Amino acid sequence: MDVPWLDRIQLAAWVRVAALLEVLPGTLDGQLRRDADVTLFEYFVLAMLSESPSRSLRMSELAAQTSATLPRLSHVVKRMESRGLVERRPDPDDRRATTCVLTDGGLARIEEAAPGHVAAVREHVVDVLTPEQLTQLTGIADALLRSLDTSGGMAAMYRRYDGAAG
Amino acid sequence: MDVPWLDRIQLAAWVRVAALLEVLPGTLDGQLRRDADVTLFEYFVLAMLSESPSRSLRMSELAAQTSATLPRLSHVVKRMESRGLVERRPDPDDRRATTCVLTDGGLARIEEAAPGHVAAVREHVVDVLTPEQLTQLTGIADALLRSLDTSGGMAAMYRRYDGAAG
DNA sequence: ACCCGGAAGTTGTCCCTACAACCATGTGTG
DNA sequence: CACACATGGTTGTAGGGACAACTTCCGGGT
Repeated sequence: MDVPWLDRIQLAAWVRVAALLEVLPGTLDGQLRRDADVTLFEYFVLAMLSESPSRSLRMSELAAQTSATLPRLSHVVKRMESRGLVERRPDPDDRRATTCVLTDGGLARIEEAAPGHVAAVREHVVDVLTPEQLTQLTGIADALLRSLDTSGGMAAMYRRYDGAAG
Repeated sequence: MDVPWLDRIQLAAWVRVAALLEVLPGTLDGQLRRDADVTLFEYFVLAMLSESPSRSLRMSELAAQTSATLPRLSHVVKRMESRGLVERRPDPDDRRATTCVLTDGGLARIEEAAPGHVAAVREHVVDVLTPEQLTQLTGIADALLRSLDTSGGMAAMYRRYDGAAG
C-alpha cells in the first residue's frame, strides 16, 4: 500500500469532484421530493420502466439499469408499490423472478415530474457547460464508469444513451 | 416550466453522470469503512481539521469546508467525539460558537486511513484519466460548483486546492 | 432421483441524512 | 434599554441505504 500522494493538479480535480459528489445529488433529489414527492432514485426507476416497451422489467435488470443493488431496489419497489406507482408480479416462467410493472399512476407521476427534473438538470449541469465540455464530460464519465463497473452490469444502461462518445 | 427535453448528446452526458453519482460515493465510502472504519464524510472532516494550523475549526466553517449542513455535521461530530476522534469545546469569545478539535487519536486515524483512500481515488478516478482529461474535469467541476454554490460557502474549501484551472 | 452450487428476491437491523423545531447568544435600531 | 432579527448550534424524528442472513428456485452432475 505504498502509493504516491496526489500532486497539485490531481488534488485540484479530486477536491472538486468530491464536493460535487456531496452536493449535486442532494440538489436534484430535493427538487424532485418537493415538486413531485419522488426520490431521484425512484425517478430513475420510473424512467427505466417507462422506457421499456412492456412498461415492465425484471428486478435484477431494473437493478442493473439503475446502478443499484438488489436489496436496495427491493425495499424501494416495495414502498413504491404501496404508493401505487408500480406493481410486482411473479414471473410464471422463472418462479424465482419478480417482474416490476409501471402502473398508470406511475406513468402519470413521471410525466408530471419530468419537466421540473429536466429543468433542474439543465440549470445545474447541462446548461452551465459548453458543448465542448459536455462531450469531454461524457468521455470522462465513460472512463470512470468502466473502472468502477467491474461486473459490466450497468454497461447495458448507458449504452442505450449513445451520444457522441458512445 | 416549459423546458426543451435533452438531446442525444446532452442525455448521453447526463446518464453517465447520474450513474457515476450513484456508484462512486458508495465505492469510496465502502473502502474507507472496511479498511479504516470511517465514513467518506468523516474522512473529509478529519482531513480538513488536520490541514488546519491549529488542528481545529469552528463548526460552521467546518461545515462549509465539507459541503455539509450544520445539523448533519453536528450529528457526525457528536459520534466522532464519542469515538475519541475529535473534541468539542465552547468558544470563549463567541459563546454561541463551538470549536471542533482534532485529537491525537483522530490524527492517527487519518494518517492510517490516507494511503488506502488515496489508492482508491487513484484507482477509480485519477489514474483512469489522461492528464488532459484531468484538467478538463477540473474546469467542468468548477463550472458546476459555481452554479450549485449560490451562497458561496464552499468556494473557500476548494479555492485552497488551486490547480491548473484555479 | 438426488444433491450441491449459484441465482433471484426478500427481510431485518443498524447507521446515516434531511427537515423542522428549538435554544442561546449576538447585533442593530429606535 | 428594549425590541426585533439574525447567527451558531443542537436535538428529535422520520425515512432511506448498506450489509448480512435467509428462502426459494433453477441447473448440472452423478
